[in-house]
Amino acid sequence: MNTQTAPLTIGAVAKRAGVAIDTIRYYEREGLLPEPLRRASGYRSYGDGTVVQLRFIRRAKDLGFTLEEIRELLALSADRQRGVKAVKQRAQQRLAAIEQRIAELQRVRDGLAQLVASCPGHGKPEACPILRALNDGEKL
Amino acid sequence: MNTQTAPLTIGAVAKRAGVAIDTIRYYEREGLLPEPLRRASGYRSYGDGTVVQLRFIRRAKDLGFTLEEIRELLALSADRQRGVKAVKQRAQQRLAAIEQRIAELQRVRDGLAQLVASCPGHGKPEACPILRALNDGEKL
DNA sequence: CTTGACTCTGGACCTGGATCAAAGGTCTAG
DNA sequence: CTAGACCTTTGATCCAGGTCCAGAGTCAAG
Repeated sequence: MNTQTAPLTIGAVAKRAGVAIDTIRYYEREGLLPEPLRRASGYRSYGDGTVVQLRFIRRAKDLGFTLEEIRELLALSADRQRGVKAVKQRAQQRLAAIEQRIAELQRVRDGLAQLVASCPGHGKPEACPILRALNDGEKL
Repeated sequence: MNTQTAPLTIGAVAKRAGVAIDTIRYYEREGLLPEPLRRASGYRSYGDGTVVQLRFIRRAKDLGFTLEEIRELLALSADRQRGVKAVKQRAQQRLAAIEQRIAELQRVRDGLAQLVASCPGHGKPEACPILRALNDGEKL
């Protein structure tokens, strides 16, 4: 196998993972990334597993997990048996939260769409249903 | 008409509008509420129009407008002719943004739902599609 | 060797929308 | 008159998730 890779500097990792250098150091501080090896000079030295880890984090973030939750996912995924169950649970919770958020936004959308549809787009503010709805019948 | 109302203290306004006192002062600083009259003692003195204004703000916030956008809506609604058109436009923009956000969340939801459905909930982390998807084929 | 790009640390700063604290002044019921 | 509730100001703090900076050290190419 040629899984062997040259060590990467933080900048190289950042470029490969598509994140900022500062973000990597921030994740390290926050415990989302383990402390890397250091060169004699103090430079951080990464393998490309770190790039994968960062992509993991980015995907989880895209799925709406907070960094806190991601930290937990990372910890869970290290637990070889019980981890999977807990990970699935977290994913289900996330899913439920997303569905709730969608429903909420749909309510808002429907309300707003109705207002927009009923507004002539001209005339007196008093006659504008958007302003009326916001304002509930009071001059501004 | 009995539109005549006794002046209100900030606390009374807060209670009626269902917001915190600090929030009212914050909105005043941010230009969402005009500077109120003052009593001799320096106490802010409000009419109940302010309560209505605060409800306006709350409704607009519920519709997903930022305070910045609300400040703009308030300014627009004062413009007796051109305001209505602009208000409708803003509402349409908001609506479009909400629809986009919903679509985004639906994509996320679908992806997550698929992962959850395909995860057995036990076994090795390597076999968990959630972790695999996040991690894209690398041990943690 | 020099130059320019890179990295190090520690800490300050940012956005949005508030929320709280401290130290003091005011108002009102009893 | 006094206690206690209410109000004033300025300025700090909070949350997440970073971003930026200064000043110093390091690395690789020419």
